[in-house]
Amino acid sequence: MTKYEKRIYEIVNQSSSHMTVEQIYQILKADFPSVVLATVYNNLNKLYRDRLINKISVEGLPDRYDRIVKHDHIVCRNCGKLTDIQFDDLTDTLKKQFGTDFLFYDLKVFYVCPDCRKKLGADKSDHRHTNRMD
Amino acid sequence: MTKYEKRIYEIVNQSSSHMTVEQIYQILKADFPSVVLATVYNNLNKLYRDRLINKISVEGLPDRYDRIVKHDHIVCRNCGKLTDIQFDDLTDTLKKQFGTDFLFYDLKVFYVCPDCRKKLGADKSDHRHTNRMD
DNA sequence: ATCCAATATTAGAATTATTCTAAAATTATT
DNA sequence: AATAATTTTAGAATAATTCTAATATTGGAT
Repeated sequence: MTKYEKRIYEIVNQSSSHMTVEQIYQILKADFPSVVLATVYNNLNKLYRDRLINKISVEGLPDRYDRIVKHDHIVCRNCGKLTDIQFDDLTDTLKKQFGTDFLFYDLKVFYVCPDCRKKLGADKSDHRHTNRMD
Repeated sequence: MTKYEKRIYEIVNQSSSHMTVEQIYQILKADFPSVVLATVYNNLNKLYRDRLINKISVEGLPDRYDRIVKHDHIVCRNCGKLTDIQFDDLTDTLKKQFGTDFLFYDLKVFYVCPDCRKKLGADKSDHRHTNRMD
């Protein structure tokens, strides 16, 4: 592991996780001012390939990186804020249904976070960014 | 509804759905050779905003569009092929857990499709595109 | 320690997906 | 028909990401 890879791994594993490439780049620059964005991409891709970190993709938002811990995510449809949640493990059920070629699953729950609820007021009709109501 | 919007809506609702912007654009050009890519984006965004179609985002793959029907998706981690699946409805459980601000959820199941399984052979160690094993 | 090979980093170009802008065209309204 | 509103167009602009080729660094083997 190179110094960059090591530091990037640390950053992603910090509590204030769920960071974008750009955010990781900014933090890394504090330690290594000469580092280049491509290096961040290279190392994130490598860490991700080697399954040392996770990548979280939400439609309409830039990808974020996460430490490897079994949990799902809840995403505010208004502001995009992403929070870890603990929900029933569906692995066994899915394995039963989809057989041995099942790999893993990705569950994202969409809601309006408390902050946005306040801002939006009692009116629950604002779903500007909502994409799927079924 | 303009002719473009109407036709794009039709295309997305066809059986061979799950199409990318580019694929939709190509089909639309068969009917309207002079149409421009921006028009496809405009209309897809409009249809999506108005919730007449769904958008499917999978990490590493271009967005695809889908008709509005309640179902989840299973995605081959090797070739990206996307197929509709019917899985237990989690809405009630999620509502109970996350309250009235719950909007909807997104469940994607990742696996190796039969075609890729054949190609990859009995060796189940190839997970080139796998991103999350937890 | 020195040389070599392998790997990583850099800078910048290239690509891809998408949005934006302002003008032109189309459609709807009075 | 005149006006207003909306849509389309062309192309520029942006954002995210990958690629390329040169350079630098690192880790063995001698």
